[in-house]
Amino acid sequence: MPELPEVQLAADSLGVQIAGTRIVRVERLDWYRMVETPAPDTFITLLTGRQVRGWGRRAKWILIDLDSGWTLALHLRMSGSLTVQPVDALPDPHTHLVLRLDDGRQVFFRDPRKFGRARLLDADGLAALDAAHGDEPLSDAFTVERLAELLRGRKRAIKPLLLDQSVIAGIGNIYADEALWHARIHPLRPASDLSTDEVAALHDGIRTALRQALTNGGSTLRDYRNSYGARGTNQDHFNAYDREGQPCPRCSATIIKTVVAQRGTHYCPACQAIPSAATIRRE
DNA sequence: CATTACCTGCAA
DNA sequence: TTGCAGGTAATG
Repeated sequence: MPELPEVQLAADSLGVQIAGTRIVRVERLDWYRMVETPAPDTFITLLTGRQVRGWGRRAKWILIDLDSGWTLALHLRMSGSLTVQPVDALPDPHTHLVLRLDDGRQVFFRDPRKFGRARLLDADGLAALDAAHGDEPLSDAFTVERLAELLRGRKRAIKPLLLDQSVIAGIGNIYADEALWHARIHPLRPASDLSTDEVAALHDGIRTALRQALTNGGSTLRDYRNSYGARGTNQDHFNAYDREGQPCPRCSATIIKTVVAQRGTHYCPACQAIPSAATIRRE
């Protein structure tokens, strides 16, 4: 499911609903691999009785600030979802973590594929998580110049670079394809080959793709829901992603699908063509 | 850099 | 039955 827009929307819709409540019980933890740190029994002990002070997002992690000074960090990976449920709701077999709140409501962490993860972090753990990730693409600090700096000297193909969370945080397979479509850049172009204009276009493409998704409530391919259980509609506005065989909205050429960096990759072979050697030399 | 693993469900 | 899926970590 979740890339930056979906994680942001999931965090906000969850945070708004549970801020100020107290977690009175940790229920239904039936998939221990979900808890990465600390050990599951300690995780439950440290979480029980804690009040929710606030929330945030870093990269694709949802962060829940607790009154103990610790942070509950949740990662939805491919198929995870977080929803706030009424007192009497019953978790289905794919729900592997339930937080019972002091007003009786429940937070369900549902994840059919069991890739989702939970961590309980102290200040040092949170700092380490932060340090492991790169720039936030919607932050003020992420300027065109900053992106140029990040690309400089990297011969890696641009798409896998966009997917590297330690370089830029929060972009996944959907928005990498969409950002490159906006910028008219072929996914296999070496990052350091991009011209100044192309870097500026990519910067704009990244932000445009992410902001459009936020506006549309995120993209729901299958599992994504915000914490009210609502689907996003941005999947109805894709330009390249998941549009193999359909016309490019810009030039009407047929969108093709290939594999780049082991990921399905969609792009327009006409307006995202690799420039000829002569063109490159001119830049 | 490529491959495999982690999991399940669903479409081809 | 096979292959593929929004992610990431661990291997050659």
